[in-house]
Amino acid sequence: MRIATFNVNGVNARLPNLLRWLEAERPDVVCLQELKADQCIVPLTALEAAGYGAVWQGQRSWNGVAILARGATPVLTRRALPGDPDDAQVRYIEAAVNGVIIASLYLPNGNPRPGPKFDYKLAWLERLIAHAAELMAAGVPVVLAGDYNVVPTEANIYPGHHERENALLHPRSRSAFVRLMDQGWTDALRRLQPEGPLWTFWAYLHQRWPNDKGMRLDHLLLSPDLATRLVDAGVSRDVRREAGASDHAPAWVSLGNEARRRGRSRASRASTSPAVNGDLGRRWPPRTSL
DNA sequence: ATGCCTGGGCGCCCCAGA
Repeated sequence: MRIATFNVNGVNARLPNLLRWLEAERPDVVCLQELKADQCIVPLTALEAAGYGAVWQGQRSWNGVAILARGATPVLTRRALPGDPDDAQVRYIEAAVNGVIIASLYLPNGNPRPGPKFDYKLAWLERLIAHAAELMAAGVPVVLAGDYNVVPTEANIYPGHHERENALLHPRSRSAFVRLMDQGWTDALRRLQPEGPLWTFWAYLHQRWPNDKGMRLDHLLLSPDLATRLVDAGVSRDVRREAGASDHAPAWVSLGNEARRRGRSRASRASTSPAVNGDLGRRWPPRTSL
């Protein structure tokens, strides 16, 4: 089961790129963020023609999240993050696919800081921590996937940056992320590639992509039972290279079958020791050089 | 303090993004 997360930065503007990627990589589950489209203008027909069922929560101009499933329709479990009924921003949706709870989340950016936007980010993080604790306590298989707008450590941003005042790097954003992780979630990409660049975002400005000056903002957090099934993970950098690309690239995980009691799964046998120093883009999807 | 780029809308300029 391959699960991907992709901040598309406008689902209608990005539709050709999105469809090309879906056709090329055929992920089983896709979490989308920044639809930037009202509920009624999300291109459901095109997504269905590509073989995907969807649940989504649109919003005019900004935000908006979706979950797609290949050959199935996700079963909606939540269309908002609990904890603030007055929150008008659409940044969370949750659904069950194949017995796994999938969350597609778009954490607030938080800039400029200090100010109300940073306060909103920290409050949203607290609500996420509270809801994640409930999911963890329920003992069900969960993937918390999306654009966290948090660079967890200095190893997750290009060297020599001048972003110290950025809300994405702020100690309070990072400490909240650590408290979330301390519940027992596994950061899938860093589990398989503990060191080295693993960017998922390159700003449109300042030639960031040609210079490979990126940061890691998009994360897939796995509940403990799913972490034991983790076979592979990576970033589809090719998608960022295309004409008309989003400023984010998809990140993805591959989970083996749950039948560990019958021995190693087929997916596990097919993979050669991915635990450390793996070239994460190599096996799936095919990766070419920058 | 601002533009650099990109998408969307109260659209031909502005806001937000990260």
